[in-house]
Amino acid sequence: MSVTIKDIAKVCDVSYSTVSRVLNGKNVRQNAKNDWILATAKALGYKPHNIARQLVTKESDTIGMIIPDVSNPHYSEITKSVQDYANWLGYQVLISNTDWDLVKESAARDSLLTKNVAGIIVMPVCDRSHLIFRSLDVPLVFLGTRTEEKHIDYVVMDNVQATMDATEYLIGRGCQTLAYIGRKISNYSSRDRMEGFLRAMKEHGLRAIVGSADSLEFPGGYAETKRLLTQVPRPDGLIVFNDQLAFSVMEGIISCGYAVGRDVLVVSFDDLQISALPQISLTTITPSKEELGRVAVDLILRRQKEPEAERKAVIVSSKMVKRATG
Amino acid sequence: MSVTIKDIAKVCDVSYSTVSRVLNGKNVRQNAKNDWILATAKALGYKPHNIARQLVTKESDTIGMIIPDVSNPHYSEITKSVQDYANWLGYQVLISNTDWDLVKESAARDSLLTKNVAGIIVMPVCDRSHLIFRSLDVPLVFLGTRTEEKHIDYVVMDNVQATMDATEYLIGRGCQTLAYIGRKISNYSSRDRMEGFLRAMKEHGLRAIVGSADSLEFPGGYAETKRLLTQVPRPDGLIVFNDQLAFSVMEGIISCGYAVGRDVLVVSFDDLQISALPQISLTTITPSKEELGRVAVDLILRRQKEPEAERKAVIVSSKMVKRATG
DNA sequence: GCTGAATTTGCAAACGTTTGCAAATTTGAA
DNA sequence: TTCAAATTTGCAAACGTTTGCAAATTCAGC
Repeated sequence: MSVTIKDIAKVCDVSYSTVSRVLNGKNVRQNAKNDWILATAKALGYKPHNIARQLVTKESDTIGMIIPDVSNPHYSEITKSVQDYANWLGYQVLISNTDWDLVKESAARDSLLTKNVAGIIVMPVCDRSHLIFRSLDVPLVFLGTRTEEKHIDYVVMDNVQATMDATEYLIGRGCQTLAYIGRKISNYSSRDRMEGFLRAMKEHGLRAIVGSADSLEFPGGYAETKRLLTQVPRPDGLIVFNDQLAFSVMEGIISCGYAVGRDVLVVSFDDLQISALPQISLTTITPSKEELGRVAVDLILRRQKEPEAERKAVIVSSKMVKRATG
Repeated sequence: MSVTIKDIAKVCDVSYSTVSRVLNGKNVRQNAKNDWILATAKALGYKPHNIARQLVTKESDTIGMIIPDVSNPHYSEITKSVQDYANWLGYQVLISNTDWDLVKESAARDSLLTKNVAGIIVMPVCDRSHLIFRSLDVPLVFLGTRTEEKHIDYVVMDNVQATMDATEYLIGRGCQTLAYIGRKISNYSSRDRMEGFLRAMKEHGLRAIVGSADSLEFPGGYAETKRLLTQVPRPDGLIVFNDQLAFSVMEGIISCGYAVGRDVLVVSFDDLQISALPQISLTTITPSKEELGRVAVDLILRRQKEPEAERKAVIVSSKMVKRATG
């Protein structure tokens, strides 16, 4: 059996409430008895029983996180930054994968709730995900997607503005014909990016081309890219929904006999670690992932403190990392 | 306040022990009262309070996992497979990152222990990690690294055999001069792979070249590869410790003016998802990650049932995925 | 050494469950 | 309808903590 507070109490011949208080540093003065208790606690190898502790304090030191898929670099990188910051604050992060499935997303929610987490950070499956998190009284943050739901805080980058900037950038680089490649299944981010693209194009009086990929996974944007590149005039610059999709887009460009970064410029979003590899070398736009994670955790903690606080939406700035593709 | 078993008891006018039993299906016969209790539980929106439950049953439905870095695809992919299987069995997985730091690794251990996890799956930082997990009485599994510690189960691939096979393969493809590129910081896996390589070369009476990279991260194997390729005779086949390292090795090959997959063949280990991208297209060796994860979880559960069971070491088979580089 | 204030202490209840025990109820067969 | 066996029920204790309260102790200043 593991050693409890009572064991220490017995050894030191005090009540166990005293041990509890000393261990929690609630006695402000230093006295010999304190030291003795602390010493025997260490000697006996006492480890606080968090479960019992939580039962009475109702405090939780774990934050739930719901993401589509940890094995996808985009999510694992953000997960890492959430974990780093949360751990630094003394919190653990419990991760659930949804595999892009709404049913699993709500199962994840339930499972997290019975763990009585301090709050849940969600990277939602789709535009309807918010329905799953209605009328929950646990602190909730959407990360990377905005939401109309007024009890859910969120943190996102300014997709519209960033894409306008990216469009300007490509125009500045001499592109004449630009296309945006999104994903078929609509989501806020893709729509916002498209909107930014369209807006910038309109301001420049240019005709905007828009395409969409069936899926983000590998052959995803290949066919659509080939289709776009055989049009006249053919696009000489592409803004792609995200890095992952850009991988297959680039493949499409190559298979049409064009050189990425020379005949066709490519800019996308996320700045995955692998996008920096020379073999890929994507020009890509991303907010600071550290900031994203930090803000998300802070929002949880804030709402934990003041559950009735006004809903907070944080827009973090993004920056473009210029590499070979654009 | 959230609804408890007592609330249900009050509504149904039974003792709360009865509610508890009905909810846990301990009453074998179906009667109207059962259904009524179940119904009101649902109506009231009762969610079992896992914390309280665990306090008395001492059962835990969470498995701890300690890995160097979730944002690294190798770890995130294995993490995913552990999670998938664990969730399927009704377990949650609590992940801690060590950032390749022994101190953080032992902090992760402590933090997981106070959460009273059912067991801990460890992908160790280095060869000395086992010291951190000595004399723990929680089920422990090393994943991807063997260990001498006799109370720690482990699951690994057969590194020696797989690398022998890979070496044979490259010889069969006509390579005359082969080199193995490992990492400076020694670990079991790298040593075993090197040993397999050396053994196979010896069997063929060929001279074996061995190099080592400072780090796995990007420029990691670049310099060493250039060094090796300027030797005479220059290697025309490379076996690289892992995919991540292979990325920079390939860069080195290209910068020497050789074509990967034609002038110099490359085989590595892990089969990261991105290694399948056409831009990378690595020939690579890996065990089934699903199997790895499944076995690790099963080992935890087994030892949880019989803590005194004999130590079990599982060797899973691996297969080579042939792509453009070799 | 005395006094009042400040601090520490022990007691007991609480957190939301599960569970052994003995009593009560239901069941099925005669 | 009756009886024994099978099942369900309620009670109370337990799990390892924290915490409000009142009593006891320590402290500082005189």
